[in-house]
Amino acid sequence: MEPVPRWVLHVDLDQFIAAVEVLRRPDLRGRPVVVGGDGDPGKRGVVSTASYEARAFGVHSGMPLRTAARRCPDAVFLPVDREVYEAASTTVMDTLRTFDAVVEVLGWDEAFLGVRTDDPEALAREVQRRVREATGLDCSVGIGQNLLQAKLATGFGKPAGVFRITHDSWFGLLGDRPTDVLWGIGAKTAKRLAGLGITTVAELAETDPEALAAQVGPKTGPWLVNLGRGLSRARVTGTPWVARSRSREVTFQVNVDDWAEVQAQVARVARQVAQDVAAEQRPVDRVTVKVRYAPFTTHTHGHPLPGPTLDATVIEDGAAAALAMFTDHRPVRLVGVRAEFAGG
DNA sequence: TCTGGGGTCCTAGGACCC
DNA sequence: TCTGGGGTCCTAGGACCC
Repeated sequence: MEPVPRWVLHVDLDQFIAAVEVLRRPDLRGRPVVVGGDGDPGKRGVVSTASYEARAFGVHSGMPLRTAARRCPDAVFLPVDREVYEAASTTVMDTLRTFDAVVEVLGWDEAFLGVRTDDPEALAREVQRRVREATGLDCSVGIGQNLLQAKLATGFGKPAGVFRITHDSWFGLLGDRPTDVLWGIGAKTAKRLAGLGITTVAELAETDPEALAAQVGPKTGPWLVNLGRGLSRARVTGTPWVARSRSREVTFQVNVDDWAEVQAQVARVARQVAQDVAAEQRPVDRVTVKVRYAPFTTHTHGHPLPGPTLDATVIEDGAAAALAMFTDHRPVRLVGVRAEFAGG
């Protein structure tokens, strides 16, 4: 008897954050909605999610709020409300776990499902139905023979659709597209590849992995070529994610040029991180401080702790020691503190 | 486009050791 | 004085993702 085929489904909520806001404020349905920062488009901050109506004005996630306000002055600007999104996300993920599938969560609004079925489209439709029933939210579902294919398929299915990509259809769908459509290739890598004469997915696929390794590193080279070929991990893993580090950072509304104030802010952020770490009861053994100078150059310095600890004073002192390695006391735009869990 | 916040992984270079 | 060849660890930076 033929075994039932294995498929990867990629479930991606449509305009997740904006959709959650519309759920609790139905009067916003059909209007341009922009969620980001503290909801004040005059302040420093970026767009977390824009509704499709706002996207029609050229607003997209990652864009500065001020720019979004210029492009779409009539948009409704809302502050980020993490707890509400986390609760909605939990309901979605719990719904996905009602299926006979391995579920791998990827952030608030995405998950992979590893399934065995003869009809993945029917299963995808059932996923959409149950998610909508449980939450009122729409999702798109990509189907593939591995995680990469499924992830890229979702883009073809949006909004609220289902799409399948396989080894057989990969090049027909994506061969002529620029390399940065691939999951893991951004603007910088695309430009670097273009400098090597590689501009399309098909060209990347035809590149010799060893030759590319010599250019971009021993792991990255072969990995990039595999991306071009539509190859990636095919098994979804249900093993819960274990974080390697915990961090907090803050961008000042006005640059800080008084270094005593910078020290005070780093101490404050370090205490927040210490609180987070204490809540998890996982000791840390290294602290790294990030400083972003005006206008935007960023540097980090790390400091090993004497031993694994949960002690807020030790973490705060470690952050102070790391900050002391910054000898350039120019005006500061952002400070951040990261603690690395021991045994990572 | 005046560029958040929370993460991960990879690379290169220097230190250090035999 | 004109200086090898690894291996491993640590650190900072870069790139990417949601």
